[in-house]
Amino acid sequence: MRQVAARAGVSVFTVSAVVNSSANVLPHTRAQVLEAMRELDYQPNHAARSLNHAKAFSVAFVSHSFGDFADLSMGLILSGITERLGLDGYHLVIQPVTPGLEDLRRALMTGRIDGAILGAMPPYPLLEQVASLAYPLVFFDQPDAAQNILTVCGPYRKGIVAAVAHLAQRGRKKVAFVGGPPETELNVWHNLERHVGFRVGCDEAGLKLHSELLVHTDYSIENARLGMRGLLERFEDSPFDAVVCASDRLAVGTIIELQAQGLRVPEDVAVTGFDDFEYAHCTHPALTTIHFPVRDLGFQAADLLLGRITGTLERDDVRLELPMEVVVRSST
Amino acid sequence: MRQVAARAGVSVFTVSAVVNSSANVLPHTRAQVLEAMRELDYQPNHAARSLNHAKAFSVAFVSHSFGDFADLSMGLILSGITERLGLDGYHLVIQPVTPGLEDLRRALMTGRIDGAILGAMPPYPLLEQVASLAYPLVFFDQPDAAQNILTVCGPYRKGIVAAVAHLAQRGRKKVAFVGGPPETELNVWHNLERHVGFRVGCDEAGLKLHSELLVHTDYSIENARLGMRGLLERFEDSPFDAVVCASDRLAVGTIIELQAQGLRVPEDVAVTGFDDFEYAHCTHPALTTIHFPVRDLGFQAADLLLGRITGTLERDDVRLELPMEVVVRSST
DNA sequence: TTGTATGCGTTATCAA
DNA sequence: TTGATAACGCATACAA
Repeated sequence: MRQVAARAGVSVFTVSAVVNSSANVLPHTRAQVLEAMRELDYQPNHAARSLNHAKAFSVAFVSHSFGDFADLSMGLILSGITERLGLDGYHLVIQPVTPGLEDLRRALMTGRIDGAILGAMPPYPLLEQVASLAYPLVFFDQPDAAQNILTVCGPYRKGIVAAVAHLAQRGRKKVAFVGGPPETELNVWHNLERHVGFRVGCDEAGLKLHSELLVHTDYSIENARLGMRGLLERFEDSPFDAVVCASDRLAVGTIIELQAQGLRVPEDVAVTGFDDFEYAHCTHPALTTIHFPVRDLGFQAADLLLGRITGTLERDDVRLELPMEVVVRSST
Repeated sequence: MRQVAARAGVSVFTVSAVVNSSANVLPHTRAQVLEAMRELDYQPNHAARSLNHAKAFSVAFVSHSFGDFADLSMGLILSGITERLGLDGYHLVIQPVTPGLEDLRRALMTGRIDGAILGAMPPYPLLEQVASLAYPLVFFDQPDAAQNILTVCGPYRKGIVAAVAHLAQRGRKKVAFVGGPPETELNVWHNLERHVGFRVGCDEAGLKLHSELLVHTDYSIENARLGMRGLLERFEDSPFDAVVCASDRLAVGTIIELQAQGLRVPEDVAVTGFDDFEYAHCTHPALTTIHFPVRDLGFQAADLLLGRITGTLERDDVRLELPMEVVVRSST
């Protein structure tokens, strides 16, 4: 900066003013400075800027297992986040979950990041602990993590409800549900919502809920298949004519097993998924599923976070739920 | 830091020495300082540190399309990178590709990052331009991007060769290849290597190479399916007894179409994939494919980069190729 | 409108 | 072994 100042025949102050496009600089001087900057290929030092502003201009994305997250189109989420952050010159740093979230804590306290977006996480009491740090935070799918929280949620309940409604509309009468683990095992919001969604959906559609038609899995394809196999064994004459799955992967496992047992999809049994993942139109039959704008999930989360960081956002308890739509393909 | 110094009754220098665990501090003084640090919950400021060292202690991961990259288990790669970086206290920042790589350039020049790992990229002349910046860089799968380069490569050629060998060993005689676009369309190293791998593989296995059995796709499931359909139409009596696919996704499309046309896998036609992606054991039949340690890809890349940044690494032209193995399942 | 001087929180140099 | 002090590069209050 000094070099630029010298070359342009001005003081460092003027250079700083130009860099920050401050108003009160004569066009002539500004031009000179810009010229000098170009000649020297000058770029302001970030650390110094950061030190002065007491801000890092970057935020973290924290996720427990990136492997797991890949399902939810992690690429899209990151893409959405970075797009929004880029608008304000912020960077995104990837923060793995460490025991006690120590790394996140330190990054926050050393001023290395200004805030964080928390993805798939081990729930309590970690979250409360972090939330109590009173740093700008945005959560994914965890509206109940703490008080006064910013959170961006997927439309899990609505989506499952819509799936059931869709099946009812097509004349299906007995609908099974292949969902995640029971809430005692996986007490996370999105899992609960999916289960509730099925109950509410049946209720609203005037369908009777058969508790013996509920299958619990660990969200893996293999266990969906196994679960469906068990269900078919228990009811050899296939007492259900439709299956709502809590995710596309579960739907894949379900369809595979149904077909392996000689049942036709959708003629004998209709199947719906959830997520609209990449392979949804490559299954056979192509999967009817619930779509929602995953990229937006990231974008909105980043938007909220920046709002908190810059103070633009007044409220401190925003809960954003994404819209969804039923994508009808051939499995229903 | 001043507060800590005051509280411990020492100077800031001493505090700094303790923080950096410098040797020459009396155990007694050190204890006092540590005590004060704990009491005040002190964490050294990163920006100041950074400013002084003229280092950011973070590196970027640049990828053209995170959507695409998700295929290669981007989660695993990021996980591998962050694990290695964490060992040295470095952070990973996500850098999207902007026109001319301006953002990366700026991040580097402002000292916001110390180096970068470049993933799926638009090739030339961008890469040369960036490489000419003479910043610490590591490339994925681009050993020819520039001179004196650090690069971590997947075992594409070896893997395809091994797939062909495996098929030959099982007695298959006429092998088709479902690969990526012709090199005129997608002139990137990994694509070329896969094609070369097939040629070399046939050669080494003593198999005759039928150029009319080469299918070009865009690596999408749908086009693999279409390509296979075209192939089957041209040769109705199915003159081939095996198909080597350049990726698992291509294998999925291939299998779907083969089965749709009434052919049995592997009885009539054996199929191999490449990547060993998550769904590989969920296809039916389960996919025989090429596995390689994706997480390592990230870890090694980060390791090389840190070597360059810290000066530990003497050589400046390392090319690391990952090992691979054939995972035999039911499709061959 | 522009220049001067000081501070941001650390580390490094030199004395003590 | 420790302390005082000057950088690091930028931004701002104040003076000119």
